[in-house]
Amino acid sequence: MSAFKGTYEYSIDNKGRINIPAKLRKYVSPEANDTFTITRGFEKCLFIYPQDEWNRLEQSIRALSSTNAKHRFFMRVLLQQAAESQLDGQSRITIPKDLLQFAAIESEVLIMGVLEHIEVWNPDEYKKYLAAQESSYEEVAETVLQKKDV
Amino acid sequence: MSAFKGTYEYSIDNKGRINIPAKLRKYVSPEANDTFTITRGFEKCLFIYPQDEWNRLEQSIRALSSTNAKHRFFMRVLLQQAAESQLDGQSRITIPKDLLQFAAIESEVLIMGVLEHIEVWNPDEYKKYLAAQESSYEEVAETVLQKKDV
DNA sequence: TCACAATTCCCCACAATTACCCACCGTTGT
DNA sequence: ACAACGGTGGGTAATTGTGGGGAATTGTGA
Repeated sequence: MSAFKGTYEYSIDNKGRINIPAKLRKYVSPEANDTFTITRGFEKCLFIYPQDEWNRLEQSIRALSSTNAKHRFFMRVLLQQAAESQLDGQSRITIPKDLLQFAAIESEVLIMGVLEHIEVWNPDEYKKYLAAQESSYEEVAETVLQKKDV
Repeated sequence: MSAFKGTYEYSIDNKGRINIPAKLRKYVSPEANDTFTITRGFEKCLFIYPQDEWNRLEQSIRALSSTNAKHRFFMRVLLQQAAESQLDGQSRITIPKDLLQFAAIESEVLIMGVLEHIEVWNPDEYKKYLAAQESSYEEVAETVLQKKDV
């Protein structure tokens, strides 16, 4: 299982390609076949899964009931924004325009490893996210800690 | 097994033909023989199955009880609206007029891959569908993912 | 039975996008 | 100092999406 970590500030070129940092690539399993699936993340960012990790995720989606309307909705939103992309000769992947738009990504990106997936953020959006979280820090901490005790 | 994913905004020409996106075609098994079955989907959209997947579905339909009125109704709606169509030289299939009417499709369509089938929506109808969803993506995801752990 | 109209199918052509390739630095490590 | 690697940019050829023309097929009415 991959275990990505670290933050990297990279640029995205005008063809919508971003480089997967070498340090993250090292942790991609060979089973992934240099293939990644990009999809909408929680918050305003993108998730990138190596193929093997994505397959694992897909398995759990398949297990969902297609007669349950909520499950159907979840499947649709998750899958319909998903795009597969393979590394080019320079270890880059191309991100579809609609996903770039969703995450408000222009020329600079933050790429972070978060265990089994990689996140891509617009640096400004990430700052906003941090700021928003900070203001509710105590509140969240309280909830989390309470939950932890249960 | 096919695993379609992604959303594509395509146009339908005045002959009722839509292109199957290249990225989706990649996942159609060769057993499908470039043949697809189109039928009414859940919600206001069309489902397109590659032939091999359709055959699988037909097997499960055969298993349904023909003495159960609801099952009978389901079989009728599914089968009577079903149309087989083969890709033309440009990788397009022709959709029958009554199905286009059912899904309120005019000139623009959203084509999306949802695991084993492809869905075709009128973009406006899809927006309505999303809006009608009372709970948010994150909310549903939480429920779904919790269930996954069980 | 035949002729005509309408529809369907198969082919060709163009424009836009994408994928693949090569080239250029800056940095790192030896 | 030099070689190797990693990140960035761009050009070209192939693929993809879209539109339309003409032949074959179907259906209808005389």
